[in-house]
Amino acid sequence: MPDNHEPENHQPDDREPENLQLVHLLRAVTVDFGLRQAEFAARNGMHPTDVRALICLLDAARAAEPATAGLLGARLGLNSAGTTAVIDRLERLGHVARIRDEHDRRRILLRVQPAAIRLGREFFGPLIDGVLRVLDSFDPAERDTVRRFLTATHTVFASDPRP
Amino acid sequence: MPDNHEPENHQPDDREPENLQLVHLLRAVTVDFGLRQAEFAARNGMHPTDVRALICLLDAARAAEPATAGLLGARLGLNSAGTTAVIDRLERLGHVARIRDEHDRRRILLRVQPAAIRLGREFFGPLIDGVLRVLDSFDPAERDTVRRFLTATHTVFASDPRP
DNA sequence: GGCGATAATCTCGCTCACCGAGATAGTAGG
DNA sequence: CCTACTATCTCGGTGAGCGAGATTATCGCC
Repeated sequence: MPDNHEPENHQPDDREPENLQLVHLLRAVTVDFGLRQAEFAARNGMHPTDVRALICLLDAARAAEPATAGLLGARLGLNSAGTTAVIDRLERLGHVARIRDEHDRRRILLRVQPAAIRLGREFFGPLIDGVLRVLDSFDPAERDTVRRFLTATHTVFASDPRP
Repeated sequence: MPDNHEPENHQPDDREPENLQLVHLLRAVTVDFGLRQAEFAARNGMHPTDVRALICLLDAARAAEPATAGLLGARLGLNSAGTTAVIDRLERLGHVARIRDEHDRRRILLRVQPAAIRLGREFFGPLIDGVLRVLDSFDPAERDTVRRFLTATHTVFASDPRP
């Protein structure tokens, strides 16, 4: 991200501002996250998009949302053809099942198979546990600080997908 | 990320552990980051890979590293053919320049053009400023907490890209 | 100082993810 | 039922990225 704020010439403050370092750190973490995702994908014969799709479906399941093909495509920013292709791949690998919605038989509901969940847990479990261990070493006030930071950042990044 | 730790049946603790919520929050932030990157790419006629390449080049510049085509390819996980293609695209758009290294004339050094930096700053500047504002509202101890959290998380995610 | 080994980048041909457009099947309203 | 609408799939095409190998430059060695 071209976030070269340092040589901004309105502040003759030569050293890189400390807070900006934190922004770089945050970005580094997001990059790591992406790399792990790609690694998981490659290791299981999938594409990054497929992994994102699984994540999306699990999120939907957790939120008790329908998890239709259309929703998935919208979340991934794919058109209908691409969405069908993603689902085809995941189905071929046995990671999701297509289920006709009995109430609206035009719709396809997607269910993530237990094997896929197990696969994901095997890979990401240790990483998540690592973060949880970090959090365990923090006291409640510190955890609250982290929560406020992440929430506020999330708000900043999620706001106004402009014109 | 299939991080369904909730229905783990060794703890009849029904509500989702609070710390796990923080992990989800962190992941949400990384997803936002990725979406913004994709948005920036689409808005400027580039692909996500191209944006990652630019980021990588700017990072190298900041770290005073050489920024050769080879390094770029390695960082992006592309082979030489793909790397050439990325550079071709960026060069065609006028975002980077190819410069023969005078000391080792096999090498190509890549320089990000000012226009590209300006473009990036226009787009990401407000977002970065938003995060900086959040950090400004924190006191030094809280900022340190955030730093420790991000650093530790980075360590967890960056460690052992296993066999 | 020329010569094979090595390194950095580029070229060629291919595969496959994703797109646009349009087909198909199901639903809802008059 | 006939039309408008919605959800998903099919088809053909574009282009990113891969593997293999060509090309150009550097270096160590005798």
